[in-house]
Amino acid sequence: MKRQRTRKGAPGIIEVAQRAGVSAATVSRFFNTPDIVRAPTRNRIEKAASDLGYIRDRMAGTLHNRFSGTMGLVVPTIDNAIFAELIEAFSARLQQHDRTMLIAAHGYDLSLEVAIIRSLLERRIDGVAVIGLTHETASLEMLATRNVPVLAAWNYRPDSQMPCIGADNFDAGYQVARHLIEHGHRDIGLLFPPTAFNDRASDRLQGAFSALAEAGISVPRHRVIDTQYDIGEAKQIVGHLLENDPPTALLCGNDIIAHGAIYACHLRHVSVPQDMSIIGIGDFRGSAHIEPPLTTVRLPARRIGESVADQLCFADTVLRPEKGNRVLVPSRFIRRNSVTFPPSAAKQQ
Amino acid sequence: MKRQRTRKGAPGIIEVAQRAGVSAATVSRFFNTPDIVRAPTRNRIEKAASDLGYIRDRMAGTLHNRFSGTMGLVVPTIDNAIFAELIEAFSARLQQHDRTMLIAAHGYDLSLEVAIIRSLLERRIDGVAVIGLTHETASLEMLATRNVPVLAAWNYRPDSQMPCIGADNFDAGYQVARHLIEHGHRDIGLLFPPTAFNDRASDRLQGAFSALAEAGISVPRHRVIDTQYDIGEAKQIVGHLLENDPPTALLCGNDIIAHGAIYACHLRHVSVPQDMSIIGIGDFRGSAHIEPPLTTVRLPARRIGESVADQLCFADTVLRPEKGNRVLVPSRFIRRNSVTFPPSAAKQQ
DNA sequence: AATAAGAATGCAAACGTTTTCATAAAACCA
DNA sequence: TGGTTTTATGAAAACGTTTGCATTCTTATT
Repeated sequence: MKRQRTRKGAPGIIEVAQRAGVSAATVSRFFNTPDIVRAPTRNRIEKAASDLGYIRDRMAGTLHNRFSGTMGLVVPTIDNAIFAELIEAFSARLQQHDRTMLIAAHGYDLSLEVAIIRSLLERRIDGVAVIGLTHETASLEMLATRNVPVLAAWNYRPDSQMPCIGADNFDAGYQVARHLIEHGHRDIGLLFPPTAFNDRASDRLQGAFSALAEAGISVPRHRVIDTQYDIGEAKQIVGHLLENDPPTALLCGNDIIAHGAIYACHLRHVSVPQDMSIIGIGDFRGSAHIEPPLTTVRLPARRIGESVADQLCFADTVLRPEKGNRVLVPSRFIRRNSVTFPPSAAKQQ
Repeated sequence: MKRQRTRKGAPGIIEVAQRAGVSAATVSRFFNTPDIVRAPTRNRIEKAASDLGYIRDRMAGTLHNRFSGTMGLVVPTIDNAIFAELIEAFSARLQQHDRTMLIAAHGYDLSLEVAIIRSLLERRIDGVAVIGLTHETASLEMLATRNVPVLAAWNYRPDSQMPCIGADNFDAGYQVARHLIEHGHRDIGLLFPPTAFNDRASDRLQGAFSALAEAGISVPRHRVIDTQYDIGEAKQIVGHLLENDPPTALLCGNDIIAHGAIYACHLRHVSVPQDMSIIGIGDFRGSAHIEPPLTTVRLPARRIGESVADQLCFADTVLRPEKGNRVLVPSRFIRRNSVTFPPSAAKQQ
């Protein structure tokens, strides 16, 4: 029983095998398909492994196998209420499937995204989820060549080029606009993050435009305002707006911007919703509890994250944008207390 | 030039070597230590690799190597303002060092943590960061056996058993309590998350107690209140408090709870800080912009995340809690606008 | 009880790199 | 320019598993 020196002093599969009096092959089988090894052998191996404190090396297995048990997730940013819930759900579900998650952020830089995907590929991920529908072809090609399934999470479009699981952001924008219109608002400010590389925001904005157009409301250019995804910046911009020529309602591209808008109103003592209606999109943590509670549409981040994880784990081949590979997970309009009729129309109420 | 069928149709190192007219060994060297291969050869390899779209398989290398280029990060939860900034910073810094991050959450369940660490070890991480100072010995032993460096992030204690990088949470608690005391508050409510498995929260609470005791203020039992890390719950609890026997100030274990407290005050029209002083700990996103802006102490999540990443990447051996392996990253008291003198003492001001 | 069929196990060859050692090619020095 | 040192490359043996095939042990069938 001479000690078979292994890399770090940690026991390998052969040491476990020796101790259990079986071959390495059997130990391997014990871990991968326990049912095909007989109970007595199984027990001996189990004991040997636990005595030795054996931890298998999945990398070595992966070399031979097709699968590494690791999934990639590429997001614009982690530190951000939008994605945190999705990431958490994705990760938890992966854990249930005995997989791990390799995650990286590109800060809305699509060219960095291809570098990241390359780096993930070097680590042999079994699949990868990305956020949104627009990506560099280079990324997609690398993945396709290696037959690694990709899934676009978060946004849904019926005509998506990629398989996707997400919410209908166009519809979300449409719904919040409708809500404002139904309350008699005609002068509405649209506060959105930059839509250039952000199909989610851009779809929402289109949805809002669409509802507005249907209602015969034309939006003057100065009523659509760019703001970063940042409470402070939104607050400041809305502050300016309140001082010169405020609209009667603010349609915010996401709840963070809406929070900023509410704070700006607090600061200037304009009361929400009596003097200013505010509506968001997303239903982030805090939106239910801020004062006034924010009317918004709940984007089901958790369910999306879980579905994406499930799909990725059970995808044995490349996911293609055919039937069944685009899934819309429904969002829900949440009426709370930040919207009412505009002051001028209050009498009509 | 017969095609050397590789696993997924993707080229391997030998195909690149063939095409460049060199041996696989040279290609390997090209990727790992480019300087030791001559310029002309280098160019041929570079071209061959890019023509073929070669992506190296780091797993195969890791098998031979000691290092995988992947670090683990184990957090209580991802979906949480506390950690998101740290995670993001850690991940970004890792990316700079050409490493990737395997992350998992255990939801404050220490026994799940050991399973997670085991699973990370199966993936051959080069090092791992965990949150906080208290962990199962099983986890620590597994890591020690395999000589995998561990770093406790987020909390600092001069007498920590583990190497740690973090803020002095005791001091943070002490400082916010002092601030309240200096403003003449004697009747202070302490709102804290459960401190049982949370050394950060528990250190803060101890710090607050310590300052209070020094000032000769004894805290009646009913003034220290448990609340989850949740805006909604904090808001509700503070709501009750405001209706029966409110203190003059609320010391909140973290900013999230403080946000809930502020919203509760808004809801009942008690104005902050005139009628109620509120102080937090953390300086999360939004704390600077909420109305009133929250007085708090800034915990340098970003710097902690970065330092942890750096240390882990350059640790060639197990980190031990000796000099240099405990680093305190300073936090900063941020005075904003949510604390003033209590109503009864206003005249003294 | 003998035999066939089936189930469990062992042997050894992969998996795609890195690395040691040996060798060939360049560079250096007089 | 010939010898010597240095530098660049190649051949082949690892790294720790999994798996196809061959073998042995069980179990079922008659």
